[in-house]
Amino acid sequence: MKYFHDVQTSRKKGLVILSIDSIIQEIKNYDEILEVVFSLIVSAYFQLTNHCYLAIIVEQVHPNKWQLISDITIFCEKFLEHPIDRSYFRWRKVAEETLEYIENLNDNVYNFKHGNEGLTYKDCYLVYKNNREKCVLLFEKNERDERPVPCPQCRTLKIQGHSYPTIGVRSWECKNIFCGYKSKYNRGKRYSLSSIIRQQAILDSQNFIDPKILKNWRRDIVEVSSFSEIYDFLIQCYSLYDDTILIYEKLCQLPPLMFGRKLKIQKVNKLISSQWRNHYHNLKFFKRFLIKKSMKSLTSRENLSSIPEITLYQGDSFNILSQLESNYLGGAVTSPPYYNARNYSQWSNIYCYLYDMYNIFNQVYRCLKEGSPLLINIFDYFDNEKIIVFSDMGKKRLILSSYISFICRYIGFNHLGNIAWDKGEIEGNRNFNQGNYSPYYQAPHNCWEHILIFSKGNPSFDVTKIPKIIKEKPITKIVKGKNIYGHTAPFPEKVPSLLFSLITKDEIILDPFTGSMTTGRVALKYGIKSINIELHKHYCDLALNLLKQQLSKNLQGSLF
DNA sequence: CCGTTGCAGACTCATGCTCA
DNA sequence: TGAGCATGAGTCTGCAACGG
Repeated sequence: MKYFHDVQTSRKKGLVILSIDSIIQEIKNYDEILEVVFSLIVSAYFQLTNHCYLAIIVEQVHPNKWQLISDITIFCEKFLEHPIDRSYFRWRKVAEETLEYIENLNDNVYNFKHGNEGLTYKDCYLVYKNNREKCVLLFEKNERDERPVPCPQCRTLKIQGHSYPTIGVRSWECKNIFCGYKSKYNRGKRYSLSSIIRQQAILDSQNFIDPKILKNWRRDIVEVSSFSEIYDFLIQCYSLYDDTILIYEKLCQLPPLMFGRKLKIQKVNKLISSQWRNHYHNLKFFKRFLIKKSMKSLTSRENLSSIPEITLYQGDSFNILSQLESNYLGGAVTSPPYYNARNYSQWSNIYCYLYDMYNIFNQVYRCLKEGSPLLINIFDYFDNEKIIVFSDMGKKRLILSSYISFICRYIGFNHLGNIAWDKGEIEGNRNFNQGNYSPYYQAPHNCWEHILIFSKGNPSFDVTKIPKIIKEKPITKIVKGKNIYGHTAPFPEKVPSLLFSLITKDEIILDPFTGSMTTGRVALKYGIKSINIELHKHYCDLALNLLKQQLSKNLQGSLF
C-alpha cells in the first residue's frame, strides 16, 4: 500500500488533540480566548493528515463552556470561505432559493459564490467523573485532494475521476480493461483513498481496538474512572498504528508512546493575533441569514383555549409574536422544529431555517422581561444543509445547537449553559461499526439532546439551581406501527418543569413552537399562565384534546 | 418460562442509474 | 463517458413475538 500510494499515505499527523483548559487557564477575556483557540485550530488543520481527526477537549472556561463550544464548532465547520470551482457546488441554485425566501436579502449575489469548508463535525461526547463534566468535540478533516490514487485492484493509474461519496472525498474509477474487477455494467472498480486506508486497517491486527473500550464508549455520554481514558479512547479509535499524534496541552503527563503511536506534545506559545477572530465574525456565511424580517400584515389571532390560564394561538410564530407587548413575559421554553427533520418542518436550505429562527427568537427576546430565562431543546440532527450540494453526499451531523446559540447571543441573550437530556439506551445498545474493531469505524450512539439556557440580560434567577444532566426516556410514540400520541416529536414534562423551578408563580410564560402543548399543560399543573403558539391546525386540535383529557383526569382525581 | 427468530432503525458503502 | 445522484444491501443488537 505504502509503495503504491506513497504521497497520499504519508501520515504527517494522524490525530490532533487539543486540550483547551490548560491552555487558556489564565486568559480571562473571551475574545482573547477565541483568538488563541482559533489560531490553534487553524494550525492543527494544516498539520493534520487528510481524512484524519481533530479532537477538542473542553471543561470549564470563562465565561461559559457552551458558548465557546458553539463558536469553536461553527468556526471549525466554516472557517475556509472561498469560491469552490466544483460543478457539484450549485451556488446559483442556493442563491436563488435563499433570495426567494429571504426578501430583505439584497446582498450582492456574488457572495453565494463563496462556499464554506473546513472540518466536519462528527460528535460531542460528554465525559463524566463524579460530578465533573468534560466535552470532547470530534471533527474530521476532508480536504479535496484531486491527486490520482492508483486502483487498489490492479495498481494502475489508468483511472478516471468519479464522484464524491462525501464532500471533500474524491472517488475514482479504474479504466484498465485488464483489471480483474468489472461491474455488471462493465465499469471499473470505484474507490477512494479514505476507504482504502480504512479497509487496510481492518486487516491489521495492530489496529485492533480493545472491545472493552468500545463497550464503555458506545454512547456519547460516558462515565469514566479517570479522565485519561479519553486519550486511550481517542488514540485507539481515531488514529492508526505507527501514527504521530499531536497534542496541545500545557501539563501533559502522557508517555511518548501509546498503543504504538508516537505522541508529540506541543508547547503553546501565546499567539496574539486577532486575525482569525475577525475572520470568524466577518464570515459571509452569517450575513446570509442574520437579516431582520419585516412584518407583512396584521393577522387575526384568536385564542383557541377556553381556559383562562392557557392562551393558544394558531398561526405563524413570527407574526403572532410581533403583535405581542414588549417586556412582559417571565420566561420561555420551547423545542423548535429541527431543520428538515419532519414533513411539517421543511426549508429549502439552512439559511432559510436560521433566518426564521433568528427572527422568531428576536421577537421572543423583545417580549421577555429583563433577566428572564429562555430554555431551548434542540438536537444536532443528521441531514443535508443544502448549501453546497443537495444529494446524500452532503448529509452530515448538523450543528443546530451551535447555530441557535450563536443566533441567540447575536440577538442579545446571555448563553448561560446547557443541560444534557440523556435519552438513555434508545434503539438498543447499537454501536454501528460494521462488525469491525478497527479505527474510523466506531460511531457512537447519539443519545443526548441539548437544552440550552439563556437569559435576557443578567439573569434574575439562580443559575446554579440548574442541573447539568437530566435522565428522561423519550415519550413512547409508536405502538404497533401506529403513532398513538399524534405528534412525532413530543418532549417530556421535565423540560418545561425546569423552567418553572426558576420563576415565580405569577409570571406568564411562552412557547412559540408548542406542538402538542406540553408546555402549556405542564404550566397549568404548576398554576402558571402560558401563551402557546402553533402553526398547524392539526396540532392545535391535538393540544386541545390532550388538555381536555388532562382536565377530566384532574376532576376524577379530586373526587378521591 | 425460556430459547429462537425476525424485525426495527440508523448508518455506510458499493454500485446502479441518469443527465448533459 | 464524465460526473453527480439515488438506492438497496448489509451491518449491528435489543426486544417483541412466537412456539415448544
